[in-house]
Amino acid sequence: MTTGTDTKPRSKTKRRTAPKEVRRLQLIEATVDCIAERGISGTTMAAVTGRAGLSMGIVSLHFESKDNLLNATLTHLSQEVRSTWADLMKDDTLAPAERLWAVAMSSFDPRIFNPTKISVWFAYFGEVQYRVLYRQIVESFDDERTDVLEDLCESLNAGDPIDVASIAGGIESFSDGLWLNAILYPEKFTRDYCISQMATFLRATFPAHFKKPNLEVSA
Amino acid sequence: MTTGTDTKPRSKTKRRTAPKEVRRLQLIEATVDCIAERGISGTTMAAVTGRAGLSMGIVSLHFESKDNLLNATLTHLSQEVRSTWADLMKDDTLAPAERLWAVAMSSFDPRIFNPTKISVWFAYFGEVQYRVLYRQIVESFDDERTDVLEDLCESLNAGDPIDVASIAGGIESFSDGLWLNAILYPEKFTRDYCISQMATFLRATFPAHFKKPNLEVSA
DNA sequence: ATAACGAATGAATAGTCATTCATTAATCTA
DNA sequence: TAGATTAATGAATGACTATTCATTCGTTAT
Repeated sequence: MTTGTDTKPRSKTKRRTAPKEVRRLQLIEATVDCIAERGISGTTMAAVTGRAGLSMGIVSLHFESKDNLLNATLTHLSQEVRSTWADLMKDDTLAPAERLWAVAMSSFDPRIFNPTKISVWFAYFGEVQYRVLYRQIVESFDDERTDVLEDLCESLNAGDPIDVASIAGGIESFSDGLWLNAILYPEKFTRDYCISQMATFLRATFPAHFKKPNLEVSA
Repeated sequence: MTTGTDTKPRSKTKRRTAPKEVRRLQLIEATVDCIAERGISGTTMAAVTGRAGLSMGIVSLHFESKDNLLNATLTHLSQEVRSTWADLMKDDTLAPAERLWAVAMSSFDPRIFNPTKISVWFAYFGEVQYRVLYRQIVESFDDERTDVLEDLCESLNAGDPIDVASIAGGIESFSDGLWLNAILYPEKFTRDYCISQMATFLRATFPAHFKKPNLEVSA
């Protein structure tokens, strides 16, 4: 119940105070769990703070309001997805085809591809129509990934008149659709199944770069 | 403001009473508009009934509770999608390839592919994780479409060892992903763009049945 | 040890909302 | 037309929730 895993057990007794960033993260993580369990509207301040083992007033202390906490949570999720693919791009031993494959497949990394995280994403998507800020947050991170995908597609088809924007859009749409089906029909749309679907998609789109055999890459 | 389009103007003065089915549909349509505008949690009884031009108490009269109204609205949406593709299947002059094309493309029929309807769908998807009934309603209609798609894929590849279930799952996932992007990025993911994406997908999946030129079908 | 500071608490407040039901209005029947 | 029946109303009710802020308590500096 009480905070069992303390980062720095400096004093012998339980610390009631903690650095701002620790509390913020603690509340954001409680919010993620709460939204997955009860949805955004069911995520009351009492539910979040109770799950975090803190008192009600703490949210306004660290986030000012519930809306701010919700925005911060979406930003946190977006950064998590971003780092999942961006970390892969740091490896400069990879060829463009391998990079494209890796970025596309990063959508199914267990850190972000699990029922809790995906259902929170769709909780936000469900409000995107009338919450301008949600759309802006998602868009700013998506734009970055789209640019990377387009660049990679371009480098695979240098000279070809294909529409790289269209291919990148296809990869992203397919990812999103697999995510949705993963929470609607988790029995069928397992991680392996989704990876295999994306592999088929990439092979069909770039037959010259990805061979049939298996999940491996060919120059 | 008042009900302008009455089905049967039997009496000269405005009728305050109406058949059960008329009132039910009136409330369901108001609910759809309301959810698109304010989300499910913002869809209060006052908002729905106000938009329908009726009084608050009418929902419990026709649906018993808000939950029932929400369930009925999702069922209504599902039936609308179902009839969009099922009507196309009635045309028995179409070859299997043409049928597959038509069913896949029916996702982008303007009656169901518009910001209002799609955002309501995603409002429900956002709660599917913890609302068992929502998932069951969606699943029962999806199963039916999946069966049809699998049968059509099978008839195009008689004898081949391809996995028809996988192809059908791919078509449906891609549809869903395009829907999501249509509300996230309506400027880019227009109806025509989504149709072209799906066309590319179908041509890549069934190169023998769908030729490159344009949105047309070849036996 | 003690004072000063700021993190954390949680009861109280003010507001919102689904549901109820006594009342009113329209329609039907005889 | 009168009485009966059914549809619809909307104010009242009770439950729930975000936010506030006076108070408590841990930590640090002196």
